[in-house]
Amino acid sequence: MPAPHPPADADPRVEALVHDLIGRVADKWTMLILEILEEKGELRFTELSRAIGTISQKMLTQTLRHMERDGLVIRTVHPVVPPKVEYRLTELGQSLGAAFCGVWIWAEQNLATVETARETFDGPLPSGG
Amino acid sequence: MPAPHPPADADPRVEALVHDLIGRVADKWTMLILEILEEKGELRFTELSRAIGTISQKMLTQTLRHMERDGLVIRTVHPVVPPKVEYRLTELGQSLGAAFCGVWIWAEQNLATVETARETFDGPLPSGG
DNA sequence: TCTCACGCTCTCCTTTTGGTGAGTACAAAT
DNA sequence: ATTTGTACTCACCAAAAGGAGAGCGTGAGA
Repeated sequence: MPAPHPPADADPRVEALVHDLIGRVADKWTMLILEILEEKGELRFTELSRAIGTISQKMLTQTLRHMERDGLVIRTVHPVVPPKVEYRLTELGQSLGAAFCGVWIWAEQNLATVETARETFDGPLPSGG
Repeated sequence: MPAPHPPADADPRVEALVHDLIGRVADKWTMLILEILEEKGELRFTELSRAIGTISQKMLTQTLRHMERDGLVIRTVHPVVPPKVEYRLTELGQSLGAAFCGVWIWAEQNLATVETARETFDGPLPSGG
């Protein structure tokens, strides 16, 4: 069983790798895709694109490739014309989604707190000369 | 108690704000600083810099300001010469650290899996040609 | 007097990120 | 023959991220 926060008792090498991995998966588009595929199950390229709404083809392709490389999604190519490609999460992808769940919940619960903090921080600027 | 994955039952507006907030806090340096302050308690600027090891002054200052604005850290300035400034987590910062804990654990536990997946993905490239 | 330490801030530079728009291959529909 | 739809790929460009190094203010110590 792991400690409350793992990096405290890990090797520095492992820590570095973990940081690297975190840096890769804690990406805006990755998290979005993770969430959507978790919800919808299996989607085609354009369906995914529409579900996200604002992503460019380039970023979608790129992020999906990275996720595939990291073993988070499975890409199924149906050899038909016009092309049909479907994406779904692997178990690893699902487990990452579950791990991020706590962060989603935190964000939802503390949205107002953060906004208040920002107003407090930004507000008292014009303390006129 | 919230649902397994919150965004499914949230307003689209809230969802957008959550995405925005996630995009801000799911930052490499933010996560690092969060973790270190959680471990060490209260640190000075240069102590923090040394603890992270690779961060530039610019990024450290910038990230700390963002975190302060978002109510994640408290910045205490001691009016002495040379200057002394200490940083520590707020309760909100600690709760975010706790939320990210699941992601750290995931990264630690699945490091090898991801590396294997990458090798499998990268390996079979030179298939003739 | 000169240097050092600290916590910045500023400028300059390179790298990375991300968007736009075009092109591709091919079969079915028009 | 032309258009349509799909899932890309590529070239080009703008913006942002991020690093290196200089400067600042000032009191203690050499």
